[in-house]
Amino acid sequence: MRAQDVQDILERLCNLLRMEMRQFGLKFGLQPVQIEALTYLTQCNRYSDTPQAVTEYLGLTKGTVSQSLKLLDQKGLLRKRQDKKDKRIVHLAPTAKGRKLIEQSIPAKGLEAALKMSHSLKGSGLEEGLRSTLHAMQRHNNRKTFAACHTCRFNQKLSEGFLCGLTNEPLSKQEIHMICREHEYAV
Amino acid sequence: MRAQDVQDILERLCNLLRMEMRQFGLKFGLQPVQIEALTYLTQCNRYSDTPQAVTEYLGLTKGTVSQSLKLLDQKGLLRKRQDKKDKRIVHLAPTAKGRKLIEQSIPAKGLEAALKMSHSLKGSGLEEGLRSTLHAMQRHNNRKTFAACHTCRFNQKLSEGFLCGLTNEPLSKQEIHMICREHEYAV
DNA sequence: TACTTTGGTATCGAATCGATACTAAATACA
DNA sequence: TGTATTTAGTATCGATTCGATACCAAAGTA
Repeated sequence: MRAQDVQDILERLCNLLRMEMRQFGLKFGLQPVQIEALTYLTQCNRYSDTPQAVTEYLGLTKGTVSQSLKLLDQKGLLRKRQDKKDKRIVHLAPTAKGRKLIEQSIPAKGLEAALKMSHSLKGSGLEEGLRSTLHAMQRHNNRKTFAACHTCRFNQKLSEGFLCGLTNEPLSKQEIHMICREHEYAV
Repeated sequence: MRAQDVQDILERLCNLLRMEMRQFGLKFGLQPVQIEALTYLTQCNRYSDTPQAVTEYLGLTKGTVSQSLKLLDQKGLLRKRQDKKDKRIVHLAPTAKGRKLIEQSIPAKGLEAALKMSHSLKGSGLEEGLRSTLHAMQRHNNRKTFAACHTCRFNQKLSEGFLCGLTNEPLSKQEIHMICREHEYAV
């Protein structure tokens, strides 16, 4: 297998996803980056719902992201809430309207249909191959992993529920499937 | 395999590729979209090196693309040439400087390294899985395929070289590996 | 108490991008 | 043949993205 071939397909697929996202966003007056931010906010846990986390996730500067979030706020797609303990921190939560919009997102539907149409998927190793590629690229570029707690080295199984070894806080069964900005794979 | 999982990984991978591309482009004062256009122009065949083709490839509007191409021209990364027969058409060719820049592109290097680090790649079906996913998505969204002639239903093997059944023109061994805007898979 | 760090916002200039209007060449058609 | 339509591309405008910089407030540190 030539790396170049995989790369070409991957880049084409990324372009296609972005096209669909752009087309979908147009109907609501949203830019691709705004949809990405809102999508992230529907998937992240309570440690990771801040402007700073979105900034790291998107790989942009905080000023840029601040602007986009302001727009999403003005459109009533998310609401801001100050942190109780640290008053510098802002928590972002998608509104019902925001969640509904992301659920309808066409890229999701398009890809889902595409995956269903591919016959040879079960046991094809596509998911595993993609995952290890992503993992390797994140290591290679020293990027945060932004994955769910259930694959994190800090996550501990308790008799009742789970515990994050970093924050020493209990995690529910739902929470361990959400994206965390502090996520680290085991070495 | 859940489609949602694959989608999340794919979107994360796309974000990562875009981040690296942005970071790389910054050093040369280039935007991600400009790098993508220039990359395409190093890979496409002689039917597909026009502003219109780039527009279709990127999924943007022709006005937008026209601007970006103008900038790449001003930076000396490509040159424009009027078509001999149809005087409306402009052909775009990357300059030596443009080609060199794309060869250095970090996304490529980063991904290549990532793929090499993944051990379980040979026979993992990653490439095949990605290809069928891309193919299915293109069909689902009625997008052009933008693939190389050697996988095209119009391409015919001759005793000496190849023939494009659409244009009825001969194709060289090199040409059938370049991206064509008229490409169609067999039904 | 002063200094530094951190999280976030505001503002500016360059660029993207869609929409629209426009030119020029090729094509259709009557 | 002559007029209308289509096609390829450019130009311009306004909204938005984005990086850079400056700034503010809260938290941490010495």
